[in-house]
Amino acid sequence: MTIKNSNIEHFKDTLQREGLRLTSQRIAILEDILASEEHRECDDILFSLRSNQISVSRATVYRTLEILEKGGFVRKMNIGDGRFRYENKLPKPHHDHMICLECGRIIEFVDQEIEARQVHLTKQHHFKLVRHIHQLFGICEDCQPAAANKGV
Amino acid sequence: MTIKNSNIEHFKDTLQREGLRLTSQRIAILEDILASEEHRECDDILFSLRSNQISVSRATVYRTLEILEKGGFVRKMNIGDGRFRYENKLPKPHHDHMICLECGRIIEFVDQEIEARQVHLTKQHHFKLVRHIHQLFGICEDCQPAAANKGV
DNA sequence: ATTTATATTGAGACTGAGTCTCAATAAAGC
DNA sequence: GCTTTATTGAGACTCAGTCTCAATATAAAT
Ligand SMILES: [Mn+2]
Ligand SMILES: [Mn+2]
Ligand SMILES: [Zn+2]
Ligand SMILES: [Zn+2]
Repeated sequence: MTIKNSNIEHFKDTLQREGLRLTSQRIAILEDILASEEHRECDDILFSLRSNQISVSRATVYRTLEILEKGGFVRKMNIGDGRFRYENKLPKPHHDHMICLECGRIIEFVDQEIEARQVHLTKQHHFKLVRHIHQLFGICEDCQPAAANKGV
Repeated sequence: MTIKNSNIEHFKDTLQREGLRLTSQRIAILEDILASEEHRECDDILFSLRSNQISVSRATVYRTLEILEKGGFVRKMNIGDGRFRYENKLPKPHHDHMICLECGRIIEFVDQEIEARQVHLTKQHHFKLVRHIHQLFGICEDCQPAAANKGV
């Protein structure tokens, strides 16, 4: 495999710790995710696998994504379109998302001031912060002329 | 009606502008929403109406909520549990939400610094900001002892 | 290498929030 | 009151995601 083999080893360890088994389907799914930088839904991954002649069932993709999420390999997110999306979490530090309402493009951002204010605000309320969602919806640079023509 | 009648008038105007009709069901749904401060899902509203001997169909509640959202009477939100929630938007300025993972309690907050940073960040990317979601998930003050006992 | 115990898989049934259809009903304007 | 047409409710439908279960594959033991 050209994809970093250490990730597969790490996955194997994670599985073993839970009494789970390393199967060809699980490896294929993880490799497909590691090879992508995108925020993909289940079927994107499924079709990507199939286009590489790898046949896996949709149920197995969902089941594996759940394991990968728990193991910290994958981030599961929801941009409000009724489907979950998954992104390769390994190479990336925490970030949030700007989402273009026109073309679906996703721009990643982080802001330490915002992160700090979140901590501050939750402390004020004696609230123990576990995780957060911060999504900025709007029109990306490329879509602004197009959107203006439609009157957005 | 004890609920502000001006709101019903305003609703009537909104409907008329779209060629829609003011029906007893629509009035009942709006009044139920105006009487609540909570972030409720469709069935909460439906059962609340039924407990007041008002029988409306689920489809009509959904249909009315859509009109109310477009008209700015109601805010539709999603806290990631697979259902939409609706809150009375009229008396409140913009705010975001802290959500307790243990009891579901919702604490509202606003922070002008965060709001300003959002504008700044989107400008940097030449992204036209339309709306945003900012949700802080964690354990509320009341649930912290209970959560500690469970090992959270 | 064979055997054994059990985790995993795929096909398709199932779930549940939300939407759609359509015949019956009700609002609004005349 | 009459006419036009928007609205309603019942239930069919959609679709992402979950569950079931018999067949299969893994990994450990022998
Ligand atoms: Mn991302
Ligand atoms: Mn709120
Ligand atoms: Zn765009
Ligand atoms: Zn709580």
